[in-house]
Amino acid sequence: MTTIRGARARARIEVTAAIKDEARRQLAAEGAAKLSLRAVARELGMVSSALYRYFPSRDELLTALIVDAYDSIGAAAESALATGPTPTGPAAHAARWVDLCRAVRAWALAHPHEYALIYGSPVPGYTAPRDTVVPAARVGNALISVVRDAHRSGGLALPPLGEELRPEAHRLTATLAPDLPPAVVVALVAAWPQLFGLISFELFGQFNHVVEDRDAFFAHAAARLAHEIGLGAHTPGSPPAPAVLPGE
Amino acid sequence: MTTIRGARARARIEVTAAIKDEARRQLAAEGAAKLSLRAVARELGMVSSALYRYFPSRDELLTALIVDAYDSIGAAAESALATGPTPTGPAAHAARWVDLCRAVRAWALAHPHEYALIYGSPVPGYTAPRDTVVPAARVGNALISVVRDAHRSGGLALPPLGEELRPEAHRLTATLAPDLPPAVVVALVAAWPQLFGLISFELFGQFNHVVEDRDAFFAHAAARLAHEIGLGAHTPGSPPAPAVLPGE
DNA sequence: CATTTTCGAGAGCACTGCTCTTGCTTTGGA
DNA sequence: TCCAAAGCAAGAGCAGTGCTCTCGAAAATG
Repeated sequence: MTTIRGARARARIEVTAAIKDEARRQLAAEGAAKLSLRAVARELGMVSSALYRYFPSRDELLTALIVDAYDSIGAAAESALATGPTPTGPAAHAARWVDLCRAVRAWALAHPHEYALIYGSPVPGYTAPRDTVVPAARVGNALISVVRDAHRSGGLALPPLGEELRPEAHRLTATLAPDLPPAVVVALVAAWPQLFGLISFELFGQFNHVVEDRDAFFAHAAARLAHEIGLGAHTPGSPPAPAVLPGE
Repeated sequence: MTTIRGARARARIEVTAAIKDEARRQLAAEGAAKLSLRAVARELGMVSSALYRYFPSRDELLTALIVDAYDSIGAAAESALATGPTPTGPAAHAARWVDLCRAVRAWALAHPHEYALIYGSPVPGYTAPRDTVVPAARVGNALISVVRDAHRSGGLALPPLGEELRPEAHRLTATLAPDLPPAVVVALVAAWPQLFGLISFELFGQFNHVVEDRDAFFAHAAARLAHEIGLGAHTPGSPPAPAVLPGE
């Protein structure tokens, strides 16, 4: 409703935003470890103690930045799906997957320190607060939605699934995507960290002096991940996959 | 030749080792961000300025710990290969791959902060010095050696390789493993960060409230990676459970 | 034995996160 | 309209950090 509650309340959100902006600037410039409350306050022309009226501690400020970063990369992922063409065949679903992966990687390359903040090692006093779990799921949900669209149009092959993983597969399916086959959900949940492994290695310097043509390499790896999930399959002779519900 | 050059030289290596040990203790206890030169010196009964005779800066100390961590995880990987049975068939090569992955993951779970130091976000103003590149390659070399053994015994399928990745594939092959087919090298170099993506997500809390049976999930994902490279696919240690290969 | 090098100790600088107290300003109820 | 309550900025201060410099003692070297 954003009711106008007087100058004071308005000033508060403005100052809060200014603090986050300046903090994000320092984060992008120097990294999370060098982010200093005093420096932020100094840059904003206030004294450091005044900043504690807005964020009770440095960790709380970092948490706010983490939430924003999750939202930002999540929005980038969703926008990649929204702007892409409507898939018109099995191969198009795989292409959509690759496009989504590319958008996530592009965001990471454009915001390396924010990426490190959320997908790198957890910060000092790390205990992911509840606020972060919803924004953190946005990229995962985007990945799921691509696979779900493919499944609905019947262009999805079933990955193999060992017997000993069945319980976990049903658990994952129930909590993440009850409308998808468990074997697909397992492959999807496996592809998810592998995608970020590719991005992290590139971003954190592990590819230095190893992989040169990183765009092509990433596109290839993302396409292989799509294939691993069952995307892009011609599904010869298979009718639109009957939605096997995980319920027993 | 570790010639005895007097009490002073001997004391120096002893003190250096003691500093690293204590620093490693604090690293394991609190993480890299909380590692304090003064605290290390305090615990060792010396004054902080004396510590600078052994390590010119905090970053240099961290670099020493990084090198040690790379050596440690590399040794764990190599030892997993050394103690395992000699592979006697295509399936055994895949099992060796999974065992290797498991050993790397086990090391990571046992040394979370050291893992974060080398595979998490790079610390503040650090640029990986030359000293780290050789130890950093040990795990990668172990992965390569498994695939090489499989290739030599003929039990290796060729992964697909797009045309646009051919130049990069040959570059990678020339620098990493000239005796392996380029398509295999590409798949291997892709599997490498994906393996660490799986470990990092588990270790950094991304699997919380998502994946429960992590041992089984990891074993499955590692086996799929093996299959992706061309190694015979089946889960290790178990009787030849006939995995359903993806119809193609 | 004399000299050079090496080392530990201490003081000190500039910085950090954070707390507490002191006044000033805005706000909302009587 | 007035006044107490709440919100806020500022300053001082505490305990900690990485790092530099100087000084005196000890060891290695000639």
